[in-house]
Order: sequence, then C-alpha cells, then structure tokens
Amino acid sequence: MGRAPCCDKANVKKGPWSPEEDVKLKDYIDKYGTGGNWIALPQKIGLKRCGKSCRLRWLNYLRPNIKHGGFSEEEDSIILSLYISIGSRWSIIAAQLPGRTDNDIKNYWNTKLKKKLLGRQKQMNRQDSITNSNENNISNNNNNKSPQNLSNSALERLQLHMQLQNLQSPFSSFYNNPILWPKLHPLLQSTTHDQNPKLASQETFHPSGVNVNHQNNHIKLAEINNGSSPLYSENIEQSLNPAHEFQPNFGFSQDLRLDNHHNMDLMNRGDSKELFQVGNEFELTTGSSWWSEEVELERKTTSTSSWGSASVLDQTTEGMVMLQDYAQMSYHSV
DNA sequence: AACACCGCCAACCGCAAATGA
DNA sequence: TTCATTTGCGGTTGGCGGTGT
Repeated sequence: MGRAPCCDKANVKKGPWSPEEDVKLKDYIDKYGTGGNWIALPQKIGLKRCGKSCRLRWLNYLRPNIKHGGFSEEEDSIILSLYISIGSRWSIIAAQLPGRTDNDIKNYWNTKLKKKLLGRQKQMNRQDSITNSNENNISNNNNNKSPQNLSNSALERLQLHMQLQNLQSPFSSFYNNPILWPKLHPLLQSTTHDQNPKLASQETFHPSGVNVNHQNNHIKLAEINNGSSPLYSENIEQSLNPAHEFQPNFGFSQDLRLDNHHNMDLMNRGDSKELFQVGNEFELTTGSSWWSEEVELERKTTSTSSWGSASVLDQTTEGMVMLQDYAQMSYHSV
C-alpha cells in the first residue's frame, strides 16, 4: 500500500526557493517561530511548499549564523577525525561545527574532503607500486586496494575503523599532549574550568572538542550553543553513555562497539600502513595542524615495508600513536 | 560556437525515531 | 499499549555553472 505522503504533492511547489518564498518563511519564523508544527506552517504563511521543505530551507539556509563554504583546516580536521570515529553521522559532526549544517558537511565531504584524501592516496599508491617493482616486487597486497574501494561509503569507514583498531599500543602521548589535538572552535575551547575549579580536576578535554565531566559523565556544551538552535548540544548529550566509566572516546562508544562487532568478520584484517598514508596525506593535502609535519618527516625515514602490528611499537612515531589513540578513543567502551 | 562532461550544492525522498493522543 | 502524525536524518538526485574538446 505504501505510506501516506507527508503533504499533497499535487499542490506543492518543488525545486529551488525564490527570494520571495525565503522572505515569507523567514519573516514568519522570526516573528512567530515555527509553532512546533512544520507541516502546518506553509499553509499559515501561504506557501505552496511541503512542511519538510520549509524546515529544510530554514535549517540549511535561512537560520541565523549559518556559514557556507570556506571550510577551515581546523574544520577539516574535526570532520575527518569524527568521520573516522563515527562515520557518516552528519548531524553529530555538524553539532561540533557551529554554523555548519549537516547537509553542508555532507556535501563538503562527498565532493571535496574525501577526494583530497583519496587523491593523495592514489598518488602514494602509485609511488609505492613503482618502488615495489623496483625493489623486485615483493608485492604488498595492501596497496592493491583501490581508492574506489575506499570511497565506497560503508567499506571506506569500516576500513578506517579496522585499520585504526589494528594499531596496537598503549595510550600515550597523543592523549597527554594537547598540542597534538585538533584545534577547536574558540567557543569549544572555553570550559567550565574557570567557573568551577573543583570540577576542573574532574574534567577531561576531548580531542573532539567536547569536554567530559568525569563525575557526571556529562558533556558541557553551553558555550557551544549560541541559543539560535538546540542543534549543537542535543545529539552529543544523547550519545554519551552515562553508565560508562570514563574512557577516552568521542562520546559514541556504544554505537561504535556495535558497529565494530557487527563488522568484525568482514573486516578482520587491517592495514596500518595504508591508514597511516591516508592520515599523512591529509596533512600533506590540507596542511592540517594535527597531522604534524614531524610525523611526515619521520614516516619518510621509516621503512614502510614492515608496518605489521607486531612492530608498531618499535616503529612508533607520534603520528602512529596519534592514530592508535584515535582508534582507542573510538572503540573503548567498558 | 557548440557540445559534452564534470563538480558542486540545494533540495528531495524514504525511512526510522520520537512524540502525543 | 497502540497507532497516527511529525520530526530528523542520511542517501540520492537534478539543475546549474564552469571547463575541456
């Protein structure tokens, strides 16, 4: 039978919004708010639009303080780290980037950021294959993975997850070294420390920009939320599991554990080298601050042929530790 | 100049979750 | 508890503009 349409499609206008429609919608919401019912809204205003369409237009375009385009390197870093951690949960990622919408970030990832990574990886793979053939071809099967495979959304994220998880080593410098963490939005960097020194000792900075209160296991996001939308705080708060003893994670450990177990059979082999390349390519491509240049220098001087899990500790660079810590942060759940 | 191709992005669609009666 | 309705989300599409041939 199919589901009932959300609106009368015959009498509803589709396609791009005209400036007049924008003005009508914006004026009305500015004056009266949404009234808690998007479906009824267009009728009230006299717009021949579906309620969903109005909502989307408002959230993605008309809402105050929306930023379009011009993603900074810091934002790139946050998007990448969160994508690795939680995958394509754009609304959650958007909650970490004030002024950005999930749609915007999704578009940006699909059209630009992913290509940055994959483009560099392509180059690196080509270089590697030349090197390998020159070295008499002990072929590294991992390099046979094509960027196309990586770009396959689900697989791509799985690969990143599993590759990260397979880097085995204890927590170390990344977590203890704030310099290595992604730079945050200035608002995100302000904490409750100033206001409550007692709490300060119980809180831990999240590299994702979220502060975790050990006592309450509760994220403090008041500073993030500029009041124009509840968008910025709700999702993160929901995502934390208060029952967990604090472990470094992005606040999404439960889901990730599910994801991880679910896909363990499929992706039980990781390739730290490839991931390391991806990470460094990101730095190379974007100049991102948290894939440090030292990492790249060291990578160049380190043999890439022995990145087995057993040797990771011996060959650990700051970057490897960083990546590994990201993996731990992503998966640790008690 | 004309056409084809490609990238970008706003908007749509369908589904699942949340909400409320 | 159940069911209908609304909201929120992520994947996908389609139009437009830029670029290449």
